[in-house]
Amino acid sequence: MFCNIVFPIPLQQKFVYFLPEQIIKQFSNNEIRSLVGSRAIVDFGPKKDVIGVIVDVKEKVEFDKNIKPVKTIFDTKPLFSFEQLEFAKKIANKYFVSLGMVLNQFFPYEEKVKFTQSIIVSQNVKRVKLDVNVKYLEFIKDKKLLVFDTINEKFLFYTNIIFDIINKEKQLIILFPSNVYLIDFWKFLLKNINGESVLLVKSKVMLYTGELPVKERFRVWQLLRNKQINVVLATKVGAFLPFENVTNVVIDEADSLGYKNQEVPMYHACDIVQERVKTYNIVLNYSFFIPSAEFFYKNRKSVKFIKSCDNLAKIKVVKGELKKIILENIYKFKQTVVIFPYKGYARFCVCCICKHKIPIKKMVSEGFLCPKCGSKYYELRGTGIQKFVQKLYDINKNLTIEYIDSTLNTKKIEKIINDFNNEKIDVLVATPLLFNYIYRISFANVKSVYFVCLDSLLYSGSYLCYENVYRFITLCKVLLNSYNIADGEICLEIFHQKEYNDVLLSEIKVFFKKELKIRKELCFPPFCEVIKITLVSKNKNKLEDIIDIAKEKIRSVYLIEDIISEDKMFKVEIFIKMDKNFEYQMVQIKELILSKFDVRFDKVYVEYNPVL
DNA sequence: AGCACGCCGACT
DNA sequence: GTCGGCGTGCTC
Repeated sequence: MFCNIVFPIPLQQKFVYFLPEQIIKQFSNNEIRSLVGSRAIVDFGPKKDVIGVIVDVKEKVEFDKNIKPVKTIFDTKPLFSFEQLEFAKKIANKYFVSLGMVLNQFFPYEEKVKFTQSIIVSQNVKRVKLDVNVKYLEFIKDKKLLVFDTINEKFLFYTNIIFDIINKEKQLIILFPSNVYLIDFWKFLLKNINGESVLLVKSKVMLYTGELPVKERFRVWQLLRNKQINVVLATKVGAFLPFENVTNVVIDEADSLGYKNQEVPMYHACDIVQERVKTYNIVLNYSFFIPSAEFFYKNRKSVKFIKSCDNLAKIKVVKGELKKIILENIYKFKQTVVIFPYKGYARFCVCCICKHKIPIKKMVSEGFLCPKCGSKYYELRGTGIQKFVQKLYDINKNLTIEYIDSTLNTKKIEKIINDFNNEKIDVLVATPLLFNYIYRISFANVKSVYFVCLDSLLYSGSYLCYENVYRFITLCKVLLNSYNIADGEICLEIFHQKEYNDVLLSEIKVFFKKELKIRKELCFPPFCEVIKITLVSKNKNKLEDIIDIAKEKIRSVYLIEDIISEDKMFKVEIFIKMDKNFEYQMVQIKELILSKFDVRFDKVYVEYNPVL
């Protein structure tokens, strides 16, 4: 008997090994096919004792060189199910990556941690019935996409669903876009249960993130598959968990970038779940404060708006009223939140010799040299958040002002938020990064949220600019609603008012209707799909060859960025707008690229619906 | 990728 | 003389 094995390396090949008598005997009670999906230890090339995954078993093979034996089977029961294996193959094909690498994303099997399959200790936890408010169970009955208007309501929804699942011995996975959100909810959950239930909930609900030690991840993986736990709270890696007993999946803020893998393969966890769920009978729900227009459109027939708070916050368009508002709030001992679009101190640097202007973000960290004239002298121009805060002190020297942007480390940001929550800060100035901490900020004493110079966000040229601004506004509403601020106000500072800007003040449904109409006319997502292929190579000619062939042969290619060089490497980006022959075209492109590419020097990144 | 082998230049 | 750079080939 022989088997094919894949390894967590970029080689897109299977390797044949033979199964010695001893191993066949060991597994003969079961069917020998049950080895598929198990890990095996083999010698591979010059390396000894490498872990790979068995992907198929067969009687005969055509291979004329010496075939090495499988040394040990690492698992008593396959780590990967048939469905997981088949799905991994699809992903490997879609993202031009090796199957072994994809499986390693499913579960980091290559780490030489000795897993024992029988570590499960049956906990003797007293079963108690958890109280469930049926109102929350109604939400998922017929609707798929849920939109909440307060933080509390969303968390209560999760809590009640979890309790119901535990009571009924079903299985649920909730995905969160970041570790931080997951922990925030976990704390909320533990705070809202009493004595007896705590033990039960702690034994039936587990966390699963990429940051956990592999041993702990394996434990959760096993417990879920063996039906010993009911709920897993996970980040994007949760999309690969064993789904065979799962009955429900809920994805929190599904269009968040937190679900996108930054490494190869650049999968989006929601796409993975959406596809895998089809194999089983799993109810999938999305929960949002504000979905993207794209997500809303794709689920438009099944949306439920959950109104738990009368919308009391006023929204108005203003021009240069920040000083006045801050002063008014100070006299009332109220706090002000200011959203400012630019991070850092300045926005550009200008060359002193030739006056060439370069955005700060494009500057190389040390040793500035003007790309036009080579001068090393420059001045800073434009107002970043730091400079803006300095100017705010002109209003009143005794104000306590702090700012938050991505130049600060997380510890500092946490401290500022803490001080703000304890009302030690009068004015909090922040870039939209602030919304990453949405569950941590207390708006209990906030009167106004002021968006400075929205023009810069509204007229930036991206097709998403109105949507982004609208979403920020809605998140502010959620925060004000969550702390029940009756007289809260949201101020939008717009200097060049355009007629279309009225959409920002409209209801969610109206906003989506108007936005989608424009998207359809101009053919932007969700009315088309964009694929970005990034090629990196040491050899510029190779890239030029591929571009020439791609331009000539592949119809759907609509944009090829110029070749740029970075650190002796050359990079080119190819954009494809998806059409009906999508699959066929991708096969064509894959063959073209992989036939010319060498895994040692060249890299391919395939991204679906990239952030433009 | 990760490793071995092999071919050249710069060194005690 | 040899130590070590990296270009090339291979992995069942």
